[in-house]
Amino acid sequence: MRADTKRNLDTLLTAAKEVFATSGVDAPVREIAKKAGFGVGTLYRHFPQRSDLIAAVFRREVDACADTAPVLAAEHPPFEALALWMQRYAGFIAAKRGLASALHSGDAAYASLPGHFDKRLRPALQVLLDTAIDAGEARSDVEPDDLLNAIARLCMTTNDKNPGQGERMVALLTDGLRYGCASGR
Amino acid sequence: MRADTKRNLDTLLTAAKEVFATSGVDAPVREIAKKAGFGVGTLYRHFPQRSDLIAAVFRREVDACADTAPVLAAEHPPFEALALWMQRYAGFIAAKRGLASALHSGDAAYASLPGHFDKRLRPALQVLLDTAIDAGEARSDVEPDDLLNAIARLCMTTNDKNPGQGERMVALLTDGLRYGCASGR
DNA sequence: CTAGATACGGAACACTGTTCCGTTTTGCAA
DNA sequence: TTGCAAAACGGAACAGTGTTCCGTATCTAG
Repeated sequence: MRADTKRNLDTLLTAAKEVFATSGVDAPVREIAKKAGFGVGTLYRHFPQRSDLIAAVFRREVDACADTAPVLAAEHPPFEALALWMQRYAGFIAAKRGLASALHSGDAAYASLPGHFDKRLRPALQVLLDTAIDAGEARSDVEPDDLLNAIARLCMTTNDKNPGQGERMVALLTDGLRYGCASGR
Repeated sequence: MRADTKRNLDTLLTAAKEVFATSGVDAPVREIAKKAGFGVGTLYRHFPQRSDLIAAVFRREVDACADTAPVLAAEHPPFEALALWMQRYAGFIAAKRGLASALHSGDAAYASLPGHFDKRLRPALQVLLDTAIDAGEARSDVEPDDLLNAIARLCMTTNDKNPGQGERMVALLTDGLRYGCASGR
């Protein structure tokens, strides 16, 4: 791979990340290309579809989120670590306005993302969940995948009128998680 | 209002409902106009914005859903009626692929829909919820608005790979609703 | 330094939502 | 019944998307 290619690709990803944060994932391709200082042709050379660019930006962020799980697990009791990570994940989704929405849009280009979720986020949550279950602090009939999807959907829109609604609903979901378990209430 | 106007408006709404059910709310305006047998100009005469048409179709369905609440309340115990209606509402949202997603998109044209929700769905849920709370079967610190939004978000995408996920997550939310209440476990 | 492969730019294309206005239809009044 | 404004219709035209294409510019191996 040519040296300038890698550099330009990185420039594109950084610009895209900023534009997505500012204008949401629906921002025009031309705006991203302009921000990066390239023509749209260059952008499409690296990312054949607009959604490929979105997916690439998303991947980076996913890794960062997954990496916080072991940290939380080391510093908190089982259920608390689980609850904290769920809120951390919720915040991550909420910050990327529209990214989760795009992910669940059914667009074929996002087909590889669930795989990345499986690879990074699901194991991260799985450990926290299993630990809490073993400690008798969480019920055992809930799948990590379901939880990840549920949280993403609860937080994928912003709803400025109801600040904190996402957090409240995730907290409610969390309480459902310990309903009827050994040490639950 | 001219006789043909009302008739044509009804034709448009019916066609739109069918197209939305078939192709989702992202279906091109031209497709809807064609299905109804009109030009796009006619469609835009009745609905200045594409989103106005979506909103109009949505309204009809909302009313039907709200009307089931009293029926359920009459035929079931408090918490069961509440849980059943939540699933009924979840099914309604899931059936209208993309409608809820559009609703939460922040588009200014949907500004009136929350009002209609307040007017029809929130009171419907409020009664069921209050009845369950009075019976000591549900906690009292949850707002109907939050619940409606949460359920909509949990069910607004289809996710064919995980059938029944929406129902499971709504059920989990429902369990959270009775966590820590008087008669709750 | 040069040649050939690689990457870039941006005009052009296809397909959106939306606007506009000449033409057609309707309902009321004479 | 007939005339005629007012209202509604059709669809071409406009603006803004994502995407493609290819002539030009750049890089790097030898």
